[in-house]
Order: sequence, then structure tokens, then C-alpha cells
Amino acid sequence: MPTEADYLSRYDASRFRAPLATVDMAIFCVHEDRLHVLLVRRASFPARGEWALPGGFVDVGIDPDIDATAARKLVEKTGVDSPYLEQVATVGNANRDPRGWALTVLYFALIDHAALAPASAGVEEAGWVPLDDAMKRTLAFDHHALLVQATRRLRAKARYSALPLKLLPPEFTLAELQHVFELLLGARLESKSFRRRILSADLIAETGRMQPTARRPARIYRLVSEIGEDFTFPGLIHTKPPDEPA
Amino acid sequence: MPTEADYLSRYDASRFRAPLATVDMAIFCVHEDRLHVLLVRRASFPARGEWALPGGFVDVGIDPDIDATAARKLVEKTGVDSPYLEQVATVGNANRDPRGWALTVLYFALIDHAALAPASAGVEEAGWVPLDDAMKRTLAFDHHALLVQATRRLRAKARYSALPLKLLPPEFTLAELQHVFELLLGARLESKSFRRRILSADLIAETGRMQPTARRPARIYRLVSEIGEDFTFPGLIHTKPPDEPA
DNA sequence: CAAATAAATGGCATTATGCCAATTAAAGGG
DNA sequence: CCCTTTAATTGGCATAATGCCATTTATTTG
Repeated sequence: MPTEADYLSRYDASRFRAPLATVDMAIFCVHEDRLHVLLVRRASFPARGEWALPGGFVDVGIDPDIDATAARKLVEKTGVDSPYLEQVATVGNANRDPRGWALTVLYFALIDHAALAPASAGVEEAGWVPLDDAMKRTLAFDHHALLVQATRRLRAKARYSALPLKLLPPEFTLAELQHVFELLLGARLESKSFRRRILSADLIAETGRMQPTARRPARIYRLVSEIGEDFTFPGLIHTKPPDEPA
Repeated sequence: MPTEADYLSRYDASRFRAPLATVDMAIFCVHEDRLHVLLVRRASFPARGEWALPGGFVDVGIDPDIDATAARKLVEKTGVDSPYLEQVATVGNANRDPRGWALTVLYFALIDHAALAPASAGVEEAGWVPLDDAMKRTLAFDHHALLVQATRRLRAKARYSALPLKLLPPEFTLAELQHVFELLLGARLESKSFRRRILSADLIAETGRMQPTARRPARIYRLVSEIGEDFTFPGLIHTKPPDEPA
């Protein structure tokens, strides 16, 4: 009777056709009052020359785990090493890649635009594209659908979590924070309610310093409690009708 | 200059070491006032003879996409063909499987125990195990961690979605529904509040019929609006301290 | 027919929220 | 230095939600 060791010594993984395994990521940041996503232009086949989400193959020789693959890609493209990184979903089917049955683990990352390395390293062309524009472009493979999925997740989380904090620098004012929420939710928020809720969540605290703005200076806050992947808090969804110009 | 067609005609996926790709699932049901999960005993190496979550390799020849792999496994094990099926996460690393770098897409499924096929088909030993017991058992690979993850997701969703409905038959009473929520949340709910909320969500409606119970008969409800994967509604998290015996 | 039990509802007191106006702190121009 | 403008921040309810608990209702059973 064979043992497990016997079995393993004879096991040859290459006998079975396994799907191609990749990671793709939607890396978001806020810049000039707009949500941007990082796109790269593919340097090689397939889909050479087309715009795509950054990503690549899982390297079983280098990556200890799948999050490491994602983190590796992220550093390669942005130079940011500790962003907010969250798995969105895994998509796999026979048609999405001409090379064969392909499985991709989709992530999204949130980074503070200010923390970006001076130039995105690498020889490929890469750039921050306003999300609206990115959605209109033709993207390689099924990356348009992936981007839609990642965006939907991000927006959904803005409704019940404090995730948007990760798009800001470590210190920020409440007005800035509210602004990011408004960008993501596509609606204006009532500032009294917004403040009440975000403060009562005990996630952020005053630094004691003020930010000299053009007008009355704003208090500077910082995150005091780490945001877990599934931290939630009651709705920030209460919106205010958009201001009509006078 | 080569074209994409040239490139693809020469492309040989087997030149690269790809991870093993599998699907694993935590299939839950409620039976006799307890949450159960389906476990199977592995018939072959590796981990032969150990209990595990049902699952298996993605078959690039058969499965059009990854959800199909999951659905296929589910039917094989339970005979239930249209349960609630949701992707939880993807776990991949070098150590979880002795055969090599392995990537698994974890799903959870919710089924109504009454809808089960008379006997779970297949030659393997399989059985419904109360979740508490399953958590204490030694499971193959990293299936314990996967089960924890799936359970956490299920419980979290019980706080802000109507998912637990999927553990009940198509028609049910509010008391039954409340009971399932209580099982998942591990707390007693205040019935007036529970009813108010679940009814105001317009998810369920009376059938008009009554269920003859041992006492006052209960109204029978049914689902009238499909539950999307990311449907949420305000908290059912308001709990009542457990009753102390008199 | 009364007792027991679980379903279902009534009725506030208490909290949360939405709304909007009032205050406050600078900057800039007379 | 005072007045105007603008944005940050706060005050103060009216209204809507929720938690709590007692009451009422429909059946079965002794």
C-alpha cells in the first residue's frame, strides 16, 4: 500500500493543465479633485500597445503568497510600499485571455497621491488616468469589466466604511475627508451629519494642530484606529441635493 | 515584426510553472437549530482519510468559468443545483498543499436542508457536521482557516444583509427567520425590532397562508425580491441579553 | 372552560438624523 | 484698523428610528 510520501514523490503537477494565474489591480488615488486609476500600456503580446490594469503572472518561484504577488506589482508600478490593498474577487474563464483558460485575482489599492515616487519606475508607459476617462477607453482583455468591478466595490465601501481615509495623507482636515467621500459617492454630504458620524466612530482624532487655509483654519486630524478589511459603521449615505448655481 | 497571431501560435503555456488551481467550498445549512457545514473524507492522496471541505481542481476542459467549477462541485456533493453561491476570497501560497504552490478560490453556499437530495451522491464519505464540531476537527490542508474565513463572512453578512433567508425553504415564518438570524449572530434579537426592520425592507411578503404550529398559528412569508450579492440594509445587530433562566 | 404558550402588536421614552441658521477665524481691500 | 467675504465649525430643534416591555390574540391541552 502506497504512502503519501510515495504519492508525492511521483506527483508531477505539469501533467495537468492548470489555468494561467495572474493578479490584476486597480490602483486608485485622488488628484485635483478627481478619482484616478493607474493604467499601463502593454509592452508585449498579447494586447501589445493597449492600455491595461497593472498586473502580471503569479511567480511561484518568487511570491510566497498571492498577496505578495499583488504587493510586488504595486511596488513595481508605483513605488508605494504600504498602501491599502484589498482583494476584490477572482475571475477565471476560458475566454478572457487568448493564451488559454486564465484566472486572475483582482485587487484594489488606495494610495495617497502625495506619497507617490517621483517617477513611476519601469520602462513601460504608465499613467494616472481620471476614472471617467479610463472607463471610456478600450482596455486589454476583460480589464474594463475588472475596473468596473473594483470601482463598484470601492464606491460601495464608501457608504459604510471609512476606507476613503486611505486615499488621503496621514494627516488631513475634515473638509478634505468629506470631499473624498463626496467624490466617491457622487453626492454632496451634509457636513454636520458627516462630522457627527465620522467623529463618533472614534477612528480619527485631532492632532491639535491647525491647517492654515485661505480662510478660517481647519483642525488637522489623523487616523488613530487601523481600518480593518471588514470594519463598517452606520451610513454616511445621507446626501444633500447638489447645489444649484445662484 | 511579429504579429499577435505569430506570438500566440508559438505560445506554450506549459513552459511556465503555474500554481495548482482549485475551488473549495463551505456549504452551510441549518438543521435541528444548528448551523452545519458539509465535510468530506478525502479518498485519495494527499491528506487521504482526512476530513476536508468539498472542492477540487479547476478543469479547464470542462468548466467555462470559475463559478462553474464551484457549481459543479456543489451539485456533485449535494445534488442541490441552485443554491446561494458566493465567492469569499482566494488564498494562494507555497505551503498550503504539499504538491506545490496552490491557489484556491473559496466559496460559500447556503442551502435549505430540506432541499437536499436523499443521499449525497458519490462514493466518498460525506456528512453534515455541526459547525462547532467542524471547527474542532483537524481538517486537511489549510481548510480549517478557510472554514473560519467563510464562517466569518457568513456571520458578518447576517448583520447587514438578508442572506440568512437562503438557509430557509422558500416559505417560512418570521419566527423561523428570526431564529436563523439568532443562530448566526449568536445573540437573541428583539422580535418587535426584528420584524419592523425585515418587513420595512420589502424583501418578503405574506403568502396569505398560515402555518399551524402548536400554538397561535404563524403567518407564512416568502421572498419577493432577489437578494443580490451586495444588497445591504440597516442593522439587525441590536441584540438582547441572553435570557437568564428563572 | 381555564391555563399555557407563542405569535403579533401597541405605545412610548430615548436616540439618531436631517436641516439650516448662527458663529468664528482668517485674509484682503479700503 | 474696520468691513466684507469665505469656509470651518457648532447650535438647536423637528422628525424619524429604535429599544423596551407590556398587551392582545389564536390555538392546543388538561
